[in-house]
Amino acid sequence: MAQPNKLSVLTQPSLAEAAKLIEKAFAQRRTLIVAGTCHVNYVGRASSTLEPGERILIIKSDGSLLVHRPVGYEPVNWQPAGSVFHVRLKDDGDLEIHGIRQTPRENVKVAFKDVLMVSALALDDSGEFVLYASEDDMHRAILLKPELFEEGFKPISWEKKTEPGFVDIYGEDKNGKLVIVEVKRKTASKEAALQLAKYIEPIKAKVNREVRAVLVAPSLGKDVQRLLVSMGLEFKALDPKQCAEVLKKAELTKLESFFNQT
Amino acid sequence: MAQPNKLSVLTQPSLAEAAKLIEKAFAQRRTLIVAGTCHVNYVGRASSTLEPGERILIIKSDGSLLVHRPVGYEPVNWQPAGSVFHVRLKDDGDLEIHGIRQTPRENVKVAFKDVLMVSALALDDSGEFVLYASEDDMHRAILLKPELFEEGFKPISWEKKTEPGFVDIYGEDKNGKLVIVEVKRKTASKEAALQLAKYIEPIKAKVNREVRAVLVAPSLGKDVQRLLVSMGLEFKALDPKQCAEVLKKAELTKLESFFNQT
DNA sequence: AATTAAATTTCGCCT
DNA sequence: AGGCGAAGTTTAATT
Repeated sequence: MAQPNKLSVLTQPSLAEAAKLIEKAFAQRRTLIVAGTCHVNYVGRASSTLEPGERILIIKSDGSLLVHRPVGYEPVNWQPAGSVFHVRLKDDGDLEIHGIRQTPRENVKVAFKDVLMVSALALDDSGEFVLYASEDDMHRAILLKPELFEEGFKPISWEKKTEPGFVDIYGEDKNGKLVIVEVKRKTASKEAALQLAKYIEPIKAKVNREVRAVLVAPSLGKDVQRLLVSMGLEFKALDPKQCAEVLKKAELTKLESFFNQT
Repeated sequence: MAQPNKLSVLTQPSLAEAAKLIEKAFAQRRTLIVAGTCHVNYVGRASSTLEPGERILIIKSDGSLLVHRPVGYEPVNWQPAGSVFHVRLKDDGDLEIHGIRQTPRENVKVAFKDVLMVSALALDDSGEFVLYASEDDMHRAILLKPELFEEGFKPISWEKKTEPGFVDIYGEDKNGKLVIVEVKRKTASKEAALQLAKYIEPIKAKVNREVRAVLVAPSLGKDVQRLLVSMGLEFKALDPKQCAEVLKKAELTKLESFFNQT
């Protein structure tokens, strides 16, 4: 069970009580949650005002701030990590939290005229976060197991970063034709197809041999198939999850060989 | 003061007690905050796992979900509005909250093995949010008060949406020259300059008269000035805040004339 | 420090 | 519903 001093909660405190706990939370570098009626003023890259209403304010020990309205995934106001905060009781009675951030210079003021709840938490979190099946994962999966792309495909070279003029992967197919592969993690748009068409132009001109250009993606956007055909390009469907599984299996195999080896 | 039933808070509850309040919060469409030790599993557009640690979970009545670690401005896991949630006590004792979202199909599972605090809040927020000095604001400010851009400038036409081949604003200067204006709300990049150069090409070819192309932005990125000069383009500095003030003043004037009129 | 591209981008607007 | 562009985008990687 958690230690009692990991957690301080006040419900419907006076603003003075709330300010005291908030001050303490800043000093002790705790995660702060404040719920109540507030208005917000932001000046920085842009300017914004938020008229009074009930919201949730979160300030983390790294100096990030979030103001959440009761609807919406995104915060209405925020500060990235690195801001410095001060709390005070204003002359008009409001409890004001002032956050200042440098580079870019910006500041946000959250003024509470009523606090429903304040909570100061000492959170301990070292759990690893893993996100799989990104675009890069798809590249690696194809290089690891080329038959994901096509039976008999042999990758020759690849670029980590796709810049204009470079393709994701190129290789040879089972008939010895040069194959240019562009990978998209999401439904491929017309632009992806046009981009690929642009990429292959100078290559076609240079190599003086038959070139296949293939767009690899989980799916195609509207009318992209037609566009590809009209430009003499191909499409190969590839599921990011399949790539994730291949990579996972490869990791397992690697582990096994490691244990067999030792 | 707030009514007592706007707020339910449990500190260090049993998982069964916590589940009961969470269930109630869903039923009553309240904003839910849970702090505790959890692990998270996400499968959808990508897949992710988050190993156990202490975090803050927020679920809003619109069906949005946020999992916040003790550091960082961004949530580690989330669901946009529209998800549906269920809570249950698993066989292994964990308290699991399961969120499902359609289009795109994805689901997230947050399993708590310990709850520090649960809070269910009935938040009432109708306060208006205003963000000023966006790119669009800058367009409107120039159209409203063309001398912001240049003395004697007369806007002829403008595009709400800047598409390739269209410019933000075009007009005539005091000497009758055609002026093409591209507005950027932020420091203008090389790309903005190149984009503008691309835009003016077909226009120059068509109109057969002298054309000025001007990039309007608060400032220029590195080496952009040189690039502009080399392409025969111009730069005009314009502060978004100044635009915001102009619009504000215009609103006031409009109000005054409305009252004078009635 | 500046630039570039990706993001589970989201969000709004338009077709 | 899909596509396009902007965002106080953020973030990470690369120059």
